[in-house]
Amino acid sequence: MTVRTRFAPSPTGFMHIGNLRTGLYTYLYARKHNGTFILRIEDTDQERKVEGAVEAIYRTLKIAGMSYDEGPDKDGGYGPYVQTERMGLYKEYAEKLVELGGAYYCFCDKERLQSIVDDNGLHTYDKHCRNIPLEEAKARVAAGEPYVIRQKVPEGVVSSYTDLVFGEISVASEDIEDGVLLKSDGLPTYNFANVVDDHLMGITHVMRGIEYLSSTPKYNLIYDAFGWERPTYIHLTTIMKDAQRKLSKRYGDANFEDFVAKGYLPEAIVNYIALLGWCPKSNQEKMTIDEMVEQFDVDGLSKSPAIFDEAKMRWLNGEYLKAMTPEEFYTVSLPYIMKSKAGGKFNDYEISRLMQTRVDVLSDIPDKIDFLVDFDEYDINMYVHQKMKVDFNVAKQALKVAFDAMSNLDDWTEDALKECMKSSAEAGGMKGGQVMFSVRVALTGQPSTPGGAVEMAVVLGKEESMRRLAFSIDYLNREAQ
RNA sequence: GGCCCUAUGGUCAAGCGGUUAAGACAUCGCCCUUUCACGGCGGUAACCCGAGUUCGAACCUCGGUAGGGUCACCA
Repeated sequence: MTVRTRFAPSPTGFMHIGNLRTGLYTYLYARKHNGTFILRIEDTDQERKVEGAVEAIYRTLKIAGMSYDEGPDKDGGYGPYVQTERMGLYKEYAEKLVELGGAYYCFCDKERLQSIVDDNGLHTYDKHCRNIPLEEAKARVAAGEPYVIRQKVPEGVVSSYTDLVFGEISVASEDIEDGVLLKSDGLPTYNFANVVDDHLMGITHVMRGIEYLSSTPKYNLIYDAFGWERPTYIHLTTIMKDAQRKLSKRYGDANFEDFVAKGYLPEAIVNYIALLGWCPKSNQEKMTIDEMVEQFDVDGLSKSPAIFDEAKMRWLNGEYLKAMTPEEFYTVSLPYIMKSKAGGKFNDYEISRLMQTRVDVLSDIPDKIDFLVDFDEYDINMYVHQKMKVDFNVAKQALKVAFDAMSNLDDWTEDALKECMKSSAEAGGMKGGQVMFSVRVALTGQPSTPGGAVEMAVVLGKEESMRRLAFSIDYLNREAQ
């Protein structure tokens, strides 16, 4: 049997991380089993529909690297793949289910429904219309009386199924309500549409959020009543913001594109969320989506919810950044360098090189390099450094010899600068570190910088470096008598 | 409240009746080093509680506790 899975997001906004992870696992499962991965848009809720959300789904799947075999724009013979385009189907199937004895017409109005209160104070339907003879019901329908079609849940049975991650789940039929399948407006409820669509599209494995775990027996009863084969279920845990709260739009930014905008690489985000709730046998953490396909196994899916830890995602993103070639990193980092005050003023490529091992997320870049343009009077105590064996006098001497040597240096490269500073130190009877430490402070006026004297000099260029050196020599002589 | 599910360090997690209870992030320390990073090495830190089954329980059973889910003419 060929595996067919489906990802069925609702276009109600941007792609949420939890949703994307469900889609990812669905994708991985299909690919792992050489199956078919289908995209279905569940847009029956016109009220919550958000402009541009469908485009966001396409865009997200694309940059996340999840290609689908069938979908709205890729017909595989099981379409349409947009639920609103399938609306005609459901009424027909609901009526068929009535004929099969798995559903019945219900004429109860809102007020009556509200008046029913069960032991728990809830408005659970009392099956009032369940025993109306079919002929009578049909006559009332024909006469134009408003109605809904409800599921006729068999009595006195226990509906069970085996979930691939949670094992056997059983629910007694007395705990299952005769729910509405077809609404009074003739449109299906979400769950009914879901069952019909999954069957019609030949879905073999249903992967979805754990919120459906305990209601699945109810849907299985519909499959049974139709005489349809039940799919295999794989329920997925929730991604949490903390121990109590779900990670959701309501609690802040948790959508894929926001993270991309923040400077996370799509592949790092996908990699991280894959690990939230799934552990490969190999225990490998950094992996491509193709490696995930290879290693994906339902066995490694977790049964308990996972808390989203941005610190770990930052780390993983940093690993991806460090694995890039300097050129690749330059390409992705340049937009962020340009966002800084320092962007375009110095050697951007050198800045990029310095940033590669120093940021986990690209949006960290501007803050790390803004200081380059803010060169003015600074705290001269920075020159006093015990470990470096530098004090005011050493600094003065170091800057002097470095200035003389550097002003005569034409080959303004790392190697040459390093050699230049080292030899000038030697000539002045100092250690290389003493000179380089002093020069670094003199060039930047910062207690710490991303890169040392040599790197800073390269980034600033000779002209600016010499100007700052001259300024610092003068400043130090003035301030530290 | 009924029903369903879950429970290993701060976080993600391995574990499938016998382990010194992995690994990763975070954290702390050391080394490397021209500051900061990177890299390397090391440390702190966990089986929710209580009964049972068993020679032996993080793993099996029951109860408790805590947390999550679900009980719509929403999806």
